[in-house]
Amino acid sequence: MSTATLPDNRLAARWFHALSDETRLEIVRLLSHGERCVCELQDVLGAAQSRLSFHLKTLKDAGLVTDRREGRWVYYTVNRAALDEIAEFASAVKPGKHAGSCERACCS
Amino acid sequence: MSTATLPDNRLAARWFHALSDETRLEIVRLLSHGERCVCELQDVLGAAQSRLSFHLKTLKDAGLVTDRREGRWVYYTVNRAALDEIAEFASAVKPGKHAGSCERACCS
DNA sequence: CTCCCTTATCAACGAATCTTGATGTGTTAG
DNA sequence: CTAACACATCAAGATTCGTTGATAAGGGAG
Repeated sequence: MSTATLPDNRLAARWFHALSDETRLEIVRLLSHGERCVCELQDVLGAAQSRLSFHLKTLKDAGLVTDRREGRWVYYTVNRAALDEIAEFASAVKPGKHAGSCERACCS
Repeated sequence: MSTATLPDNRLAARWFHALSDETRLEIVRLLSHGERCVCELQDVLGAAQSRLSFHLKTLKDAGLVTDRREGRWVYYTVNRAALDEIAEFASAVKPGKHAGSCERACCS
């Protein structure tokens, strides 16, 4: 019974919003290879620095990535636990799974 | 090797955008119990009819739900395949999974 | 046909989002 | 210290999004 550990809609909406942008999806895919600093992402994506910083902040605020400072570089990493929860959420919401929040007019 | 079946970022972004709204998450959760017509959702969510119609269209355009007309009612259903792909995407993008789109500057 | 019910669409408005360029902050090199 | 580098933040503008109220479209009941 995974219902008890499912996130509320507010948190889930933040996760999905963070993943709703193509640039951020590119970032996440690149980070799936391991830690990257902003300048590396900048080179690969060909995106302006402030644009990248904006998207990284969005991902970080949503809890999908974490950052780590080393000298003048900041390295970003995907948060494996968050992606696990997202995958679990998507699975839990499939037909017949009854993913909580069933107050009334359900299963009639 | 599930890399070949991963969606491109444009499609994935549409999925995640459709799930980035709390009202739409509520809808999906309700639909996870089975087919519902708009008026049922309207009762449960206490949302205006045009608002609900807007969100259902968003979900439908993203391919997350399908609709079926029966008389004057329209019944909506979650698209299980899409949620499967979303869960797979989230899993594939975790560290060490190397989820495609790795042209350069990767794994150095 | 006429009325009513269910749902979709439209127009308008405010709010949130994304991009760009400039400026600020922190760190290392010399 | 000063200069250069890596990154964050800010302000302004354009675009997209979500809500609301009104209207349209489609179908069933009588």
